Amino acid sequence: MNWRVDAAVQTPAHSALGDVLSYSSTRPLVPGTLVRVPLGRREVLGVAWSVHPADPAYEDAAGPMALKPVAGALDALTPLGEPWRDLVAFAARYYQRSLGEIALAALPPPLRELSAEQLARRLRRQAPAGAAVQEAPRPGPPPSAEQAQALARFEAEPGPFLLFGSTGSGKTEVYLQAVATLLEREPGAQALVMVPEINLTPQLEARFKDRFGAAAVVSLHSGMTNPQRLASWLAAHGGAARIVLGTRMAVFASLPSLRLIVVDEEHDPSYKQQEGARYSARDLAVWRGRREGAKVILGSATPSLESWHRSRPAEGEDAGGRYRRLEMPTRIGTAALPAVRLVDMGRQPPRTVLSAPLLEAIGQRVARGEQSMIFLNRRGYAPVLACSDCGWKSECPHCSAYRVFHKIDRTLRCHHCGFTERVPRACPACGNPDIAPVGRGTERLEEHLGELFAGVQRSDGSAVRIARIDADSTRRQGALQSQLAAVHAGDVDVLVGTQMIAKGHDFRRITLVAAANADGALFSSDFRAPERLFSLLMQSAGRAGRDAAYLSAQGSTAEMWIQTHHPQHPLFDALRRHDYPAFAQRELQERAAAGMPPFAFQALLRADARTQEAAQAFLNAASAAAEGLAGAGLVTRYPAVPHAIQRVANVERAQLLLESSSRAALQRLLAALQPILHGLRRAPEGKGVIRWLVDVDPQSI
DNA sequence: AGCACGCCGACT
DNA sequence: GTCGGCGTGCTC
Repeated sequence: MNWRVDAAVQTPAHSALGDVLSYSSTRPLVPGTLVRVPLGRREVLGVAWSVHPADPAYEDAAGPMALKPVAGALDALTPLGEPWRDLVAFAARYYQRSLGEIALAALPPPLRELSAEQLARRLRRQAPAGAAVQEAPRPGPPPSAEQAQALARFEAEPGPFLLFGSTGSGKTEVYLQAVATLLEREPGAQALVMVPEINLTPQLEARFKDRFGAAAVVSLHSGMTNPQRLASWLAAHGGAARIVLGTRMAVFASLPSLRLIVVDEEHDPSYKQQEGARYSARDLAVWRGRREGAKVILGSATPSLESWHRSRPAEGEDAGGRYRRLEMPTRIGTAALPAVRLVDMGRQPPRTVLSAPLLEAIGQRVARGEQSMIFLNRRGYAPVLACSDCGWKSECPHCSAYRVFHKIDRTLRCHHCGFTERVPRACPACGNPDIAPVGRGTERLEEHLGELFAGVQRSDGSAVRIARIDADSTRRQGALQSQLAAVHAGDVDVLVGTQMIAKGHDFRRITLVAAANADGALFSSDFRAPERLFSLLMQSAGRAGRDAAYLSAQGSTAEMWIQTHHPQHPLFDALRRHDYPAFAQRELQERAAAGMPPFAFQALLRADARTQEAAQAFLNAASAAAEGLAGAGLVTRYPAVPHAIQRVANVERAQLLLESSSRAALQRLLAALQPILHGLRRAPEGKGVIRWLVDVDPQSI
């Protein structure tokens, strides 16, 4: 008897190939088995998705109708379970990608090359599940009243939960104890803990390993080497790893006994993948939790407005949200959150970079041996170089953006396409030698601070030490770790950096945090900009004064300084009171009035083409063709517009927004649109179109 | 996406 | 005469 194996392989997103390709097999493979199959002239890894008795009509068929046989099965590995396949299938459907693309991206890369024999050998070396001696978790500190209450509700209710806890309220301890309770109660149960960025995994990993033992914990993120990823993945899939820590990719880890998912800093935009399959790991975590009967905790001090809205308590007619809100408002071991000080830059002398009162406050801290931190979300020396005579500006020849001046190596660099040139000596347009930087980035701020503090001495008579941490200063492997260590060791008095330093790092001696220019996001065309600004500022404020004992010993107070031209803006008013609920309520009212998420669902259709006209024509043709399709009546289709950065690397980009109050209708329309987009590609409207893509629940538009 | 085939320009 | 440019097309 012969069998037909329908396998998911990494079919390209734009090929019109079906989700699965059919192969023949002489034995009935179990769905979820990894297989090697011929594809064109190559042999690729696939996942057996479904297996059927072969159609007798084709059983002996030779020639073009004959299916190619499966080249081999990686039998040594337990087949991927149905819950995992359901997750992959859901993600593929929801985010409009092929099954194989999601499935293969979720597997560790080395699996693609390993033969059945190599894998079998590999697995024999790997410790089988339960072989490692199960260490009892070390007891944690006694929970605070708030933590105890959150944990009690977590145990008693089904979730999903939104753990709304201010910075320093001990959210991580809640995760640790929830995991501890689970592992003790259910032998073999597994927990998945996600963080937004690779930078944050080492600290968390240390805490979990300290509590649960090194053997129980594995990490999964893109910073790992391929062999490491394979080892972690196998440990998770085999059940030897009780706890998997990772970034967004970890949401697809194979965890046969998954019972708990934690999404820390759930509001963080990094949970949304920005290329390839544009999935939200946070949203998939919630879906996966429901599918697999695992409890889900989303944690944040400044939740996404989506999660905040979904966790609203019942009120009057409104039955409330589906999520349960657990609140932990108190910062542990600290008298108060940092005092927020707003500096009205309109009242400062023109062209002031750092206002006098802020400098004064930093100076005082330097004198006391405390540390300060200044944020500026712009790396490089200056965002633009300009000629005062003819108006020339350092535009990128390939993109609709300015090239940034990097003084350190005297280059003009495009942050979008990477195009780099040495800084010209004179204006390339008119020859005027007087070309000057406009605006400032972290490099220039660092230099400026150096000048301002040149005459100032620390209490021991030495010079003030200023350091900068951003993507440029940390390019080298391990550079970030060593720079952070220098801050921890007290070798830095004033730290300048981008938002890279706002997240997670627990600096004991920082008592002042400042945002040099907070205004950019206040009047942005992106409706999510205020939300991101608020969370960034709250998170930054959380860096100051995390050690109450240190503060009181110093006789100091923690402060967050914000320089703005709009001190009256309600966002700052809420920030000053550390009042996220007030901020969220106001934002949600605006979103509701404007019919924006979370009160509507969105998808972007994007096209890249040789010309802007071609990109827009393609999108508008697709939109016109959508008329009358399933779901179209409930979906608003906006006209195609240029992308915020219209041209990158000589490719013109356009996008078209689809919006609906019905997620189902939007999904139906997107599904129906798929074949139309494939067809249009070949039609005259598709001429000049390089690629197109669908972004469901886009994070910025 | 790979990886072919295919039809035109400057090299051993 | 061929090595190779990347345009077009196919993969169960």
